[in-house]
This record gives sequence, C-alpha cells and structure tokens, in this order.
Amino acid sequence: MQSSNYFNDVYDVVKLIPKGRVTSYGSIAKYLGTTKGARIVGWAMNNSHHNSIIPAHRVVNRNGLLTGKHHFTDEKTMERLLKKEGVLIKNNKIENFENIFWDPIKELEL
DNA sequence: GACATGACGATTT
DNA sequence: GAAATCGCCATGT
Repeated sequence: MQSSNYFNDVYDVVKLIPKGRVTSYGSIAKYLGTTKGARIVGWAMNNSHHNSIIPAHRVVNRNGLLTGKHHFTDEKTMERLLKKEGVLIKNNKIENFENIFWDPIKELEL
C-alpha cells in the first residue's frame, strides 16, 4: 500500500527529532519541499499510529499549541510526554517554543 | 469521480 | 488583535 512517499518522509523526520525538542507540521512540510503540505504532515501523523512508533508528541502546530493531544491514547499523554522530556507546557501550549524549536531545515541541512 | 473533512498555515476582513 | 476565509494535498464516503 503505497499511500504516498510523503508519509514516509514525514515519519523519517519526526523520528529524527531529538529529545526535548519540538517541531511544527509546516516546518516538516517545508523541509520536504512544500510549505502548504502541512495538512498532509498532520495526516501522516494520524496514520503513524499504525505504522511505527512515531514521537508525534514532539510535533505541534506553528503556534506551539498541542493541537493533536486529543488524538493520543489519552488527552494528557502528549503534554505529559513533553514535560517528561523537559518541555514546559502552559495551557496546552509550549512555553519556550522558540527555544526548543527543532527545525529540520536548519538542523539537518546545516 | 465529486463532495466533504482534516493533528496546518498564511492572508484578509 | 481575533475571527473568518482561502489555499494545498491526501483520505474517506
């Protein structure tokens, strides 16, 4: 079932996210070549549940908001995992988002 | 194949 | 500055 190589690329990048760091759907999409493919990245995450163990909790939207927490096993799983890795969460949003933001374009291409 | 939806993002009102 | 709207691409019905 070759859904799309796009998903595979997303999984690869997400799995490369260092512990204690987070990234955004748009940044991953941009790294893949399309800034507008952010929605596809989100879809890939949704499929990631039955593909492999993907640290989806390290992926948030551009605002640093934990939009996908509701898709996890439990609602608090996402922020719990992030806090466990040293990421501070405030009202379902990452506090020092810019500080822990991991950009694949900047980190991988460097 | 068309219509509707979605873990987004940027732009416009 | 917040809310509403469009754009992008893939999936589900």
